[in-house]
Amino acid sequence: MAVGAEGDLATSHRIAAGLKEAILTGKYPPGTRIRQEDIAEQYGASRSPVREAFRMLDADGLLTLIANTGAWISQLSLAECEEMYQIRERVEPLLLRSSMPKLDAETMAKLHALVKQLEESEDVENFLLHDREFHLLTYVGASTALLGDMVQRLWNTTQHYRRAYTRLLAVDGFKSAHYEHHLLLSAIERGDNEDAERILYGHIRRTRLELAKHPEVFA
Amino acid sequence: MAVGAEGDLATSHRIAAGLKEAILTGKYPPGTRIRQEDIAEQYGASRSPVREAFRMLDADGLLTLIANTGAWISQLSLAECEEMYQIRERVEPLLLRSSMPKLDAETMAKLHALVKQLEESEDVENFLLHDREFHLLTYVGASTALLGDMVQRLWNTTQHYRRAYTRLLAVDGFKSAHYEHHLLLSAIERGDNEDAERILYGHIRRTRLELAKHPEVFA
DNA sequence: CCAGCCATTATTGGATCCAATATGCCTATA
DNA sequence: TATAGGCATATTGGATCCAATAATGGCTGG
Repeated sequence: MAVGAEGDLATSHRIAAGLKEAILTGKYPPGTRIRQEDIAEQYGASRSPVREAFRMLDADGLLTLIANTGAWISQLSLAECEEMYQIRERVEPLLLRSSMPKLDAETMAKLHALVKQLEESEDVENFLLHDREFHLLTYVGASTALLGDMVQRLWNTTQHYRRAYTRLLAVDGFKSAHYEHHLLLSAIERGDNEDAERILYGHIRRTRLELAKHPEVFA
Repeated sequence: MAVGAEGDLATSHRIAAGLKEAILTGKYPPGTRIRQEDIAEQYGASRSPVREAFRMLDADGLLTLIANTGAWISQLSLAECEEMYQIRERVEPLLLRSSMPKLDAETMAKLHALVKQLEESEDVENFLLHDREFHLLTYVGASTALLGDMVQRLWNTTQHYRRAYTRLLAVDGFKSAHYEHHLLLSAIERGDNEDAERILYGHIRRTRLELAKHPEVFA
């Protein structure tokens, strides 16, 4: 009731979505404590739906809840972040393989446009946004919803560190990524499963190794 | 307060643990609807902690929540179950690799004992229990908690179908599994990463293909 | 001056009550 | 007779209140 804005009908979901957005855009850095009452007040609701929302975000790995103590924005160590990337290396090629055959012409056009936008993007926030959009778009053909959700969670939990790392790199530090995107898109277009999988694996792996060179990104 | 039994101090966690146990042991088959009030009464609590518990189990993939409607024991289609297995094929070898070097003598002894127990086990429930124990024990060396949790979730969500499928097989249908367990253990003992990974991959993959031959297991 | 203990306070967890939504049945009508 | 609409009921979602727990700061004694 009195939802006001968009009209999603569930307070707890609305709060969860809002917080998720705030976390992913970097409004709350990892390690930040979040109090139930603050959020409740902020969304004009009581603490009940806030607690539900906290649990949802906990499930997504974005919040870390400690019983009787509080909620913090999840924080990854370098080792944990590398772990997430290693999982991505193994799992995303699988997702790509099931998605590739079902990507239609319209999607392919959009993917090409995104690669171009990526090359032209000057600021970090744009790069992050479009990079994410590009990769997730290569997965839309997949009918494997569970795997898709898992991959999205992996992206979400590592988002903050990807941003911090990207900030460190100069814009011309993205060259390898651009090349890899081109190669990936080409392999997809040719329908070459094996090649696409290998390129994607290498893309994620290279990023992991680069990231590991910047431990200062982590707490 | 008045926790009575073991004395974990948090009603919601206690309820979640209890429900989880009940689901994994097959007390509630997939598709069963669960009402908040029933559970609340059953645990002598109010609906608030039950709702929290539901969210936790939702996060584990054991419950499926639909807003304003209710909670059901999660159900997988054959395709979704195969999806989970394919993820396992790719992810568990990774976990094994990080665990292998850190398995001590005591653990190895226990693993040997479990393989033996598995070969001797006559009833399905015992087989399931020890098979799970065996594989998860090969992972205890891993310091990668996030990956470990993920794998455990994968086991949990497919538990019911593993049980149903295992029931169909005669006890002598486990031969391949036994052989694979022996081979896996041997590779671990030799410290042969590559071999261990490949055997484990094949073990999971074979099970997936076997499972796919029994679509009657699914709703 | 520092360490340890105790009380106070801020914050989360749980219970109860009320509101909103969905489901099923029943009736009226084409 | 079949179908659409609306009403009654069961169930979930949210708000408010109270209890329990953990962190904080001050106090006291060594």
